[in-house]
Amino acid sequence: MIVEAARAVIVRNGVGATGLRDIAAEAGVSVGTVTYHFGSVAEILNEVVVLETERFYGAIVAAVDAEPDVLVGLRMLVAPLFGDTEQVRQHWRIWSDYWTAVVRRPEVAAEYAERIRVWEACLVRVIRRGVDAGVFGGTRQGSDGGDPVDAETVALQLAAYSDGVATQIAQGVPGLTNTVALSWMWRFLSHELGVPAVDIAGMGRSPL
Amino acid sequence: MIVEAARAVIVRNGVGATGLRDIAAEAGVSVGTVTYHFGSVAEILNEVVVLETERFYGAIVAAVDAEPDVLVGLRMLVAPLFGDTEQVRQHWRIWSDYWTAVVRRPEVAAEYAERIRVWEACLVRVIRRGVDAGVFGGTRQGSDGGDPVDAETVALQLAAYSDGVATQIAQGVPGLTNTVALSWMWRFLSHELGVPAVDIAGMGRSPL
Amino acid sequence: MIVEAARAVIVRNGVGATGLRDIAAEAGVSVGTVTYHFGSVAEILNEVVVLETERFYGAIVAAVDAEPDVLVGLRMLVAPLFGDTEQVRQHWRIWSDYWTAVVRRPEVAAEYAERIRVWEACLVRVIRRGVDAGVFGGTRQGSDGGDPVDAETVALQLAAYSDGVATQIAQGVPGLTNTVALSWMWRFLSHELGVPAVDIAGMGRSPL
Amino acid sequence: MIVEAARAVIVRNGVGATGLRDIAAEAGVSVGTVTYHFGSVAEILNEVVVLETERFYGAIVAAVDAEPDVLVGLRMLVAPLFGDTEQVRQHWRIWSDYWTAVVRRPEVAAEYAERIRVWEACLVRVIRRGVDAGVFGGTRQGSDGGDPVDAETVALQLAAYSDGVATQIAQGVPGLTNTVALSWMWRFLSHELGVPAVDIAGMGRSPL
DNA sequence: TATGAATGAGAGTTCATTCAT
DNA sequence: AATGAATGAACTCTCATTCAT
Repeated sequence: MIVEAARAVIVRNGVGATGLRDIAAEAGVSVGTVTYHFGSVAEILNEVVVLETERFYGAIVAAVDAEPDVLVGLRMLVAPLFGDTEQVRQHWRIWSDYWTAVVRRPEVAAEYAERIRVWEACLVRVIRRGVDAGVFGGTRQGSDGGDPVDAETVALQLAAYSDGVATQIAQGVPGLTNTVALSWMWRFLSHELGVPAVDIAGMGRSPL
Repeated sequence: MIVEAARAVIVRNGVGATGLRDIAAEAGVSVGTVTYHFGSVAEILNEVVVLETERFYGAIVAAVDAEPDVLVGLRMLVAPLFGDTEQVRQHWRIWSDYWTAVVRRPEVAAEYAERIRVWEACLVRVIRRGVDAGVFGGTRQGSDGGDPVDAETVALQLAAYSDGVATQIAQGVPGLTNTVALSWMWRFLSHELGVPAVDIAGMGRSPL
Repeated sequence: MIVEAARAVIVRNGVGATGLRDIAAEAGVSVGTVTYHFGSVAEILNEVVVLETERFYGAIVAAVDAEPDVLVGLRMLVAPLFGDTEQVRQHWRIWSDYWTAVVRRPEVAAEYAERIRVWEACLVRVIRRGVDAGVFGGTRQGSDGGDPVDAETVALQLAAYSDGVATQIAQGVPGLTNTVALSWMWRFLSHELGVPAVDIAGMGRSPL
Repeated sequence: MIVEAARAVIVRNGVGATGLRDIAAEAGVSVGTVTYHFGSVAEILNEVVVLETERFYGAIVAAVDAEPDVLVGLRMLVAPLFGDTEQVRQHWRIWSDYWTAVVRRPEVAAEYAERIRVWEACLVRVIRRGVDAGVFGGTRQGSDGGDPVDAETVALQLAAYSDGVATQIAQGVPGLTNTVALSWMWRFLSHELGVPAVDIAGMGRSPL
């Protein structure tokens, strides 16, 4: 598939350095074939992002929505962001590159923002379920303790936080590993959702 | 100044779409003049980032280091990140663009990372001063409350968080204003530094 | 053919003044077409030299190697160097230009030296055959007469001599025609190979 | 002196790669100063060649013309061409580069040809003196032995031969040292002037 | 006399796109 | 459906030359 080839090139060289010829060479077809099927190089990049989003988040989101335990669901949703695999690294690479490339064209950005906010939407749902079930928000701390948990706000905050941390990791900040990053996420959520961090991270779960 | 012109073009079109001819046209000089003074387009972009860093953070950092009250200092350091001015918006635009453009070339990234981590270094200093003075960390909360405050960790976290939030703002997420973003920062810091958010934000300061 | 066009431009303007756009114009194609097929201007120049070498020396060398009479073979090999044709003049022009252009980059020079020493290698072979057959070296004259003929040395000497003479001709030295140059070559060889010049030049051959 | 600087740059980089800026930098002056004094880059190159010619051949020619012994004079004239010094290598470099650069513009070539044929003219004179004195031509050998020595012809031949051999040396032909080249020159002259090579080379001279 | 900033033409090269096959 | 040759505009960079200071 041409899109697969394009994804490989993007991961290797970055969006800015991905040309038609590289994609064609990677896919083992001619440049004419690529433009025949896609018409424009921007279109290919879009397809790559769509595919990447579906593949990276698709199964996760479905599983989380099917998971009755919101704590487990939360874990399933956040942990993959900082999994220590090549796939994760590639994902962040594509993502960050794509956004800076597309952010100047708001109409494109908006279109793909929706598709990509799948993860965030799922996070909203799982938090909301937790709040409704009384799991989240009960022991809420902080100076404004007692405020109700706003699922959308927390989701957006975590999206921003994880995005920023991933950027730092990509830059190779010393000592900042995926494991550390994940612990930061758990800590952040424990503050915002009023749940002990050990519970969220799953380390202090009951044998049940 | 050519660097000024380059900055304007970057803000308008993005780093990736900033060419020699655009800069020359913006500066009102010929293409040859630009290369006469800079020799390479990459060099200009670097100069822009250096200048931007100095201008945006220079005065702030000096003032913060001279401020005896760490809470005031913290406020002075964080608040400008989400000021509601065109200058702030431009700054984030340049910053995010530059990093994704340079992240593939680690040798360049490393060089400029240092210059740009000025803000973060200042944050480390002010937090450390607060910890030494017993202002930060005393009433530390959270599930692992009681842990000592690690200034470098908190600074890196806040840098990542603010970076991510700024990116979201730049994308025009509805309801996410600079004011909201700033309140998020105060909230984050209150959790990590064990200080009431109202104190940090300065709203509960003087009896007046 | 683009190489043909490049050859024409080189002959007209010299290697140093041969640009992509000149070649494209001469070939009647666009600039992009030229780089599409060759990727680099240096590559085209190399191709020109290779083609020129093959065309100029290819048939001659094959015929000489197939010629049983070494005197005839020698004649066939040397005479074309100073034929009174436009083709010969063009050949020397390309040759001398190319060498001064390439002599600063030894890695390129070495590669093409091999391809271009075809003529010299053939000369070595024909002299060696003549020595083995007792035709050359027998009546060797000169102050150190009696020394065995070293084919490689003589070939190199003649290559140098002919090269230098061709350069002089190209500069339009008065009275120095191709015919005169050729007689100089025969004279040189007669000294070095110990054969009467008239025999080598073929003037005294058949009783006819 | 600017011309000296230009000479150094030419020796280092070649005529084709010698620019105004390189010359200015080498001379330690500004580009404006260079063009102020010379007006054109071609003019500088010409000056370099003129200077080089005077310096390289000037003293030699004067000494040869003052030398009563034609054999000694001949030696003094030819030997420096293949002296094993950096100066000699630099000379050939400048010379060959310059000619290929200028050969397309006959009016320039002609002008400088005269200045540079100084050496050849001196060779003509010394040969003529030797012929008149009966030193050269007496034991003339070769198939056309007995022909009178034509000084101009022999001088032109030697100029061509030495030029070609120097080119080969510059290309780094294995085994072809300056010493070998010089022995070739002596051998060539011995054939053409009818003098034993050992006499010319000065190796078998009488204790006188 | 000396400077160096400014210029603009031209260099090689890259590239997405078009189109006849 | 697939190809790949052809295109021309765009890129960065080099450079000799001009000229006000």
